[in-house]
Amino acid sequence: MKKNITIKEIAKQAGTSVSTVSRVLNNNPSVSPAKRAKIQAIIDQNHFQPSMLARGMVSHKTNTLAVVVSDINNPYFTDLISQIEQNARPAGYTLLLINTMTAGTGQDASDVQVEIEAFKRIMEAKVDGVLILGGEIDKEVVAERYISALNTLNSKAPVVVIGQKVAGCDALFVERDQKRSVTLITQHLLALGHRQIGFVGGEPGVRITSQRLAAFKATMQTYSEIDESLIVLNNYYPQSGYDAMAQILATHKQLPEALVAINDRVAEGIFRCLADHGLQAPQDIAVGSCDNFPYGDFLIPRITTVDQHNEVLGRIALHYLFQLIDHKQLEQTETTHLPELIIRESCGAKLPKEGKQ
Amino acid sequence: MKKNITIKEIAKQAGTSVSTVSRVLNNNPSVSPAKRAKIQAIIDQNHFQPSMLARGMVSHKTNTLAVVVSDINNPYFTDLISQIEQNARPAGYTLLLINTMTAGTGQDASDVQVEIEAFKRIMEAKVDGVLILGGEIDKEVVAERYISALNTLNSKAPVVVIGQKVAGCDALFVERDQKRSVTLITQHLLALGHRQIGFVGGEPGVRITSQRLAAFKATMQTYSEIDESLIVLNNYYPQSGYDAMAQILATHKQLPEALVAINDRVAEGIFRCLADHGLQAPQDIAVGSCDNFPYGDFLIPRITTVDQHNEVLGRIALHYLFQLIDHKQLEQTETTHLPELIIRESCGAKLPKEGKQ
DNA sequence: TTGTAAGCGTTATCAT
DNA sequence: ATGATAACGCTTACAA
Repeated sequence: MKKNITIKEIAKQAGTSVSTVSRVLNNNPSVSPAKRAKIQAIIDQNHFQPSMLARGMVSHKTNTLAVVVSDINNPYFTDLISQIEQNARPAGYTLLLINTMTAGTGQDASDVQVEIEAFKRIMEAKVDGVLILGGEIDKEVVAERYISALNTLNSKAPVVVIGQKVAGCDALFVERDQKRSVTLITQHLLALGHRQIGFVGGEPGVRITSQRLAAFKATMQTYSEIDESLIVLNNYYPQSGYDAMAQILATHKQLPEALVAINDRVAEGIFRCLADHGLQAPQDIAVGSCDNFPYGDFLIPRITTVDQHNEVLGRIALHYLFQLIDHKQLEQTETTHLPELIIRESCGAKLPKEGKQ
Repeated sequence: MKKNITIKEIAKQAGTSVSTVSRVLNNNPSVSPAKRAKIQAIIDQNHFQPSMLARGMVSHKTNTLAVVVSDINNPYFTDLISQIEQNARPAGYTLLLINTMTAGTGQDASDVQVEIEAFKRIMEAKVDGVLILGGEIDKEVVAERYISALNTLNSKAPVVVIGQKVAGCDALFVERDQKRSVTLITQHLLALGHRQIGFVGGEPGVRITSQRLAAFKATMQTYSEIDESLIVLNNYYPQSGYDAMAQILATHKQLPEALVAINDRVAEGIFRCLADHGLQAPQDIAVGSCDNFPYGDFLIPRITTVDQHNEVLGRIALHYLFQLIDHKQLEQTETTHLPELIIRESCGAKLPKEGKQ
């Protein structure tokens, strides 16, 4: 940033002291209308904006929040960022975004390093609070040094994580109810009469995967039986769904009755693979999913999925973060809405009279 | 941010002066190994990170870049942000993200206000450079006060805009070749023998829309005729494509031979609408598109579109921004790769022997 | 090699 | 209502 005009210079031009300039900047009433006008004019003329750096130095506040994401191309994260921004801005905060791109790389060691370095950068920036939306923290086994780095960070500025609680982590966690979501879609499929149901997608070793798979298995155990050959884990993307479906097709003489995809993207891959084999959901196989990504009702077929109401998640996380920043007692806020089944076409359920278009 | 340990405190604990501490922080060789070790130990022990605020005050550098987007849920923007981050990080920069969410709201007046306020916030933050990825700057008629605000911003820190040059704007512009892209897909359709071709999607009053539409019309004029009733503008989303297709279906006895969608999202809406009428591309109508959004080869049908190689766009913009920051003479970099036609299924062209996947 | 001190642009405290 | 001045945490001459 080029050298800006400073309040000192403004004071000089206005023939007053810096304190008076500072006062008009901060709407302090103790300034005579005349001086105020004169100073304001110089300010406007020069498009002067007070330096947050200098302000931050004395106030120990930067009005900046750090947001750490592991994959900004994932709609789940952008949704979250969007909400966070929408709620942070009116409160006067700006976001420092760190996109580590560590999701689904399989490069565990270096990924951890990237995230830890992000923490360092955040500490340097003296942000007022930190939001962590995913990454290493979602792993089944979180690296010790990561936890330690996170705790260090949390000792400098309050940290809120959107994810499942990790033992030994001092940060505040805001959790989604993964179990209930998968149970919902699995029961839907079971209720439609399907018994032979598979589970597709998700990276092994990541807790979202294991929790969702566990919920799937638990539900299946109650009503039917688990067929391990119909469980194919790999990742969270369309290609994952495509590959998994292809594998099931290749290894089974007959199609299973139904499939639970770990998310809508994976389901999309399943649809594509089915189409390539002259098959489709729900006619040949029912496919249910989770996450209700944007535009799910434009897919072919329209996807039946579970809406976890992530739109409140960002708001809740921010609510807690603000309380931590203000050193308030943590007070309960609206809790995440319960996950909600969105019945569309892909599972073959009868649709309510007026289908959403 | 809670009160941190400072170099002063470290100096005290180490029994040296602040300058010596500063020296080890900056890898200045003029420090005795003994002192260095002692100081480093205290630094590590306390997880000390030097304050960028204080550093920025003296160096007039914050190692921060502001990025302004109008819709972070748009894959075009997230792609860009992703690349920018990937290239900025190694250079030591962190991103201050401003997501104005002003895309496609139709709220012109207040949208401009939001963007102008973003500029103010950026000026306060004393960032080293600014990247603007869309928003008001894309409008057919850019508000005067916006241009003026942008110029003010540009006078404080270098600004690079990814978009078409706007008269009166001092910022540096990095442009995409919209004309060539649309010409490419339109010619493809024409070459396949189609003559009656429509154009669907895009917000009127936005330059991307008018430029693409103009290129479409110019190409059509050369080879065939323009049928205005087959031109339906509205917006950039699946619903836009759906609505436009529905309108064409409702107002025409016969399907046109082909359609150019303004982007892949809009095409997706077209596909869905066709399916709802028992129709599909390319059998009943050829549909070509632009932008090559992620996962286009998982759509049903796989979409034929134009890849504008946006992956180099962020890098180019950053390249220029760095030069501006360093007050270098602007030197030409790799120019955007020429747009490339991606032939998949939706236009009905014969596929090369080895189709992807 | 090491320390002293000025300065970066604000706010805040204290006089006046 | 206004103005000096210290303080915020760091870098950087300059001195020693």
